[in-house]
Amino acid sequence: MAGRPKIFDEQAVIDKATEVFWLKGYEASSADELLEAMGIGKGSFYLAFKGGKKELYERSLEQFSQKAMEKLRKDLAATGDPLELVRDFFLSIADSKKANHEKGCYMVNAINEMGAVDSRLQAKAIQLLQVLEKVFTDVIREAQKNKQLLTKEKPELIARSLITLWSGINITRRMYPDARQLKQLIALQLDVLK
Amino acid sequence: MAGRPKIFDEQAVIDKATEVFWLKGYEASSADELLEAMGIGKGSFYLAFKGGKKELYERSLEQFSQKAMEKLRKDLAATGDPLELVRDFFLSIADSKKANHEKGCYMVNAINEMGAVDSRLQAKAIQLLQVLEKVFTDVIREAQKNKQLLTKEKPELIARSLITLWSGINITRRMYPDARQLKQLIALQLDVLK
DNA sequence: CCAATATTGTACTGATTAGTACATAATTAA
DNA sequence: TTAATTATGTACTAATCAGTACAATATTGG
Repeated sequence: MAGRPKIFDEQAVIDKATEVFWLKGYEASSADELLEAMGIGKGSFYLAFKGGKKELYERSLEQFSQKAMEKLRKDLAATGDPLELVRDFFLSIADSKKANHEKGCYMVNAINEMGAVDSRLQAKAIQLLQVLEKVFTDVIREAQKNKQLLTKEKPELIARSLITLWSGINITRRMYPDARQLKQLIALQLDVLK
Repeated sequence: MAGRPKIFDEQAVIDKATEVFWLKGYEASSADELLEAMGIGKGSFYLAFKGGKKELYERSLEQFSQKAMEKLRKDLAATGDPLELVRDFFLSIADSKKANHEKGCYMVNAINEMGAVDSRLQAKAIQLLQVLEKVFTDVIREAQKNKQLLTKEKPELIARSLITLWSGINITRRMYPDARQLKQLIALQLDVLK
């Protein structure tokens, strides 16, 4: 293993790029701005990310999803009431800072923007959001077995409606960033978990 | 009234531009591409739209909303069962062509993209989507008076949850463009109208 | 028919875009 | 100590961006 040492950690600079992409979207994030945030020059960047901006965005989506799902699975493993944790997962959005309401969900934003820009990347973002959906499905199925959930709807359908709620809140939280109103709204829609 | 006559109708070219914006989003729609679709040259364009691309987009959002709301209000005035019409309004999304699933809702897309690009335009898009929300509120309030709706929730809150559903479906319809699955999903979530 | 006026098409601008080429620098294995 | 290797920073390119300048054109009122 010879050669000049890298001055940066790939995972760390992808996190930095994610901040920019999340705030401005894919198209509106210029390469210069991304490099500035990542703290590396063009030489290093195009050596590490041969696919340029697209590869960076794709790896950003993957890393973001992976981290988020890892945390969620850990939290689920630690709690005694996974269903309640899912409820809180939604209700706690209401308490986000205004800047975070404005940013919305990174994956949902990607699905929205990529439809027009790059369908392969959209498919990737969809697939990553389906990982979350799958986690919901498992929690719901288990809760039905425990008789904790009385609804007879299929867990897959309920989970899908939670993803719809998640995506919808992503917009309404920008329209009504007030925590109280938002919590009411989410609580009403969590009625599918009964 | 002297001078060389205009070769285009402003409303018509805005409709043409709307098609492009809807398909590709704001940032990804280049001025050249828009002019090509509108069928006019730069001279004409920058004379009629002094604010350039931004003014065009803003007027596009306004015209789109105005037309859509006009049609909806007309339909509501014509039917004997406005509540059922609202239900159908949602359920009929499921039967859209795949290309329309992919495009999503013009106004929701705008709220999503403009947050990162131009907050004034985002505020405009929010305000326009609130027009739809207001229409829902009125229908729901009326239906509660008629005892057609039994829920005791405030009409404002129910309408807001319909907007959340609308926005959410805007994403899930891209994930699952299958009409049957989508209809099931929407039907389940329309449970707030009970 | 001509002056005033409004619209058009084209050529141009300067800024910004993503990405490349390449000489220089820093490391390791031999 | 040197050759091989890998990474870095900078200067450059070619394309595209939104927007402007302006001469040519088509109309109407007088």
